[in-house]
Amino acid sequence: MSYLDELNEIQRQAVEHIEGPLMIIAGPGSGKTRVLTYRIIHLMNQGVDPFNILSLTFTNKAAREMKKRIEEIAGPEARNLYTGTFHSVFARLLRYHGTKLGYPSNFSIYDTQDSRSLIRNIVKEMGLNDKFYKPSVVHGRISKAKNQLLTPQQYAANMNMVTEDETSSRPQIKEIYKHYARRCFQSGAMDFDDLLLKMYELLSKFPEVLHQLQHQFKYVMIDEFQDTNTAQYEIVRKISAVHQNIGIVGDDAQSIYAFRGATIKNILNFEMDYPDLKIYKLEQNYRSTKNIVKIANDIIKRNSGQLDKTIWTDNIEGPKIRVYRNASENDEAKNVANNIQEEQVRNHYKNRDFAILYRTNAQSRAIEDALRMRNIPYTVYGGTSFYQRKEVKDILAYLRVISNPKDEEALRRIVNLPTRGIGNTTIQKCTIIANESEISLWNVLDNIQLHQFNSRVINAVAGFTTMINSFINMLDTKDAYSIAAGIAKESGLQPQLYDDKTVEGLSRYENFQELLNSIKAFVEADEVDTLGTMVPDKQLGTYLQQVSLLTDSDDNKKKDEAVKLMTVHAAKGLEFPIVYIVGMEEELFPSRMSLGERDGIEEERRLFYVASTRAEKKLILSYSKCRIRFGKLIYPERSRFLDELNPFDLEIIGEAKKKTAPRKTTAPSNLFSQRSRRKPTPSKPVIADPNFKPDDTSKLVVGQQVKHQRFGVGTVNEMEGNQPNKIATISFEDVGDKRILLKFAKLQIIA
DNA sequence: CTAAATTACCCTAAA
DNA sequence: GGTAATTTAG
Repeated sequence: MSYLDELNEIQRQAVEHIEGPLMIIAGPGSGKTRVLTYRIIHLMNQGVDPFNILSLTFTNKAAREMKKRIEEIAGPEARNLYTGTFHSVFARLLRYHGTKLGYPSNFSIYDTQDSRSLIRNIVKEMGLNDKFYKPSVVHGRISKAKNQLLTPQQYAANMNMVTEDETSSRPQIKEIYKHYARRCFQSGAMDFDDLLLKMYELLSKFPEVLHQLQHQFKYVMIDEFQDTNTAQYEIVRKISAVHQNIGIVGDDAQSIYAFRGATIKNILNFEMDYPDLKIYKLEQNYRSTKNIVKIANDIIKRNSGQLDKTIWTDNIEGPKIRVYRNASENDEAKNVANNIQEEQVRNHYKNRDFAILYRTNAQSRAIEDALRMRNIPYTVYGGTSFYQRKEVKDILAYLRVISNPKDEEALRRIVNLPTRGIGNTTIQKCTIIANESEISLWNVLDNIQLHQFNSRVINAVAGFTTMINSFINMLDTKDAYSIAAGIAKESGLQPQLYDDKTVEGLSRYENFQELLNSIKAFVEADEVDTLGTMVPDKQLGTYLQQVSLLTDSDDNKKKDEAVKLMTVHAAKGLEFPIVYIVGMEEELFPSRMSLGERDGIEEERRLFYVASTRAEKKLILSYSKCRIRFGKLIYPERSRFLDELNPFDLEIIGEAKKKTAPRKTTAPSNLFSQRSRRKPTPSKPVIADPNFKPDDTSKLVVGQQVKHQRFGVGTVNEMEGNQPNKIATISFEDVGDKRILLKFAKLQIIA
């Protein structure tokens, strides 16, 4: 059998493992995907029906690619494999079985925005202080609870959770959780965490469903196991309880999702829960140069309590790791862009060979500008992804309401969009009626004539509900595309977007068209959806469910040929010949939020480990002396992670490389220490008056006398532009007329 | 009720 | 430096 020959000894053993639990500890670049793929092929060759195999991966894309590969080798019956992410697989199962729990099969999936907006409303309704009960904080708590499988009742009875809330002066969270859960249920909606929690509930309350799934999924495989949370683990444990054929693949060193409930305990528990467990360790790295592997090992060895393993490689030595020191974030971006061009010219790398990784999405802007300036094609993954854009979400909200009118968040979003005379007060009144009579908001609107409103309001609301109802009536006869195209025009959204001829407006219209096209593609796709499974129908509900769980990296329309920009998290599982990690600065990487606890720093370090091990040939780290954050200039310190590396493995480029090292004749503990951490003095602005205290200029008016830090005294002639980009033209006594952007200006108002 | 102006909050990461 | 909620003017 040819495929077994492509494996090393341990890989082959893992692939040939058929019955019983197994754990594969797979270092970066150790051929994990290949082992996963070949094991499934091997199972099929041993007579296992692919219908009996469940394979959970981290992204839909990974699932799709794996399936394609298996199909190429093992033939078309591989289509019967059940694959996807936890969320997408569970959503599919809940769509089928959810009615048992009282959900419509067309249940909506609330994204984070929907959840938070609902929480904001609940907090308001309960009359709580929104300074304490911030939607993000409350949602975080609820999410944490759900990831531990705690229902609202269990939460209220859980001493740990309740005490934590009380000490943080948020004792009412348990009550908010109750309301939140009820409102979601009444709206026929599940949030991301519900997909796990309700799946667990389904298996616990309906033994016949559990038995059916246990029977169906005789073999279960889980990729990236270190990033599963309690709920996910408990669900797969239930499913595989009878046959015990559960295989997990993971690497504790690459655990980077503790913030969404992932726990390393799952790996440790796994050993206890399955005493017969066979463990396979893949330690040979086939991806990276020796230098990259060495750096990676140096990074991770700083962490405490790693599972014992040593990553090594037979690959070439490769160049040293480069570290760029930059004057500003724009310089950083320029240097990366220049470097990319240089590598292309000198070493014939293609655009697709480069990836630029950063810790936060906000960092992409400067890089994008620099790449655009040089006409280097690029694709940004994540961030404000396509499906999060306002114009896209608006259309999707219309579709959600048509598919499931109880979906309150979607309904609120579009009821007066574009404006049609149904304002805030009307909606507030309707909400009160809905809550009092325990019916849905849609129900109130749909029967608006039964309630006391003036005729203008009744007409406006009736116009809206009539329109929506006419589309609801099409649900069974028309496909998703016809409905979407119809509602876009009827609702007035499309005409409104079309009329906006500003630059942003044009791009919004493009996005809108692209969404319609993607719906069309969904409808026209021949019998296979983006997960590679059979599509039962072309109905709107099916499309919506799928689209709410799509990740940016699942989008196969992204230009594969371009330079790729993404967060470190999004880069997980990927590899690129040349990798830049930018923004290696304290409070950025490691993140400011992580500095408190040691666990936090260790997770950041694993994140750095993941980032570094994406590189095959070259790894470039860079940081900047100054950066703009929240619109303010800051002077960050170099990341501690750079100081943790052995200077002899690095090649430092930029001002830091001073030949005339004055101090330390012995080998420096790090090369940066030649230049102290002294804050750089900005060279440009001449500070005329060191005691200058600028006033708040937001209320500046024409005719006002002002004093500028550099230009001296002057009079405001003219004001133009809007906040935050207000510009004042000021005549200065010494230097004449100047146009001043107020938000950056240092002005004193002279009384 | 709408549209514009202003303020508030935000920046981890993501299904 | 960007968006979303809130306030204000009409």
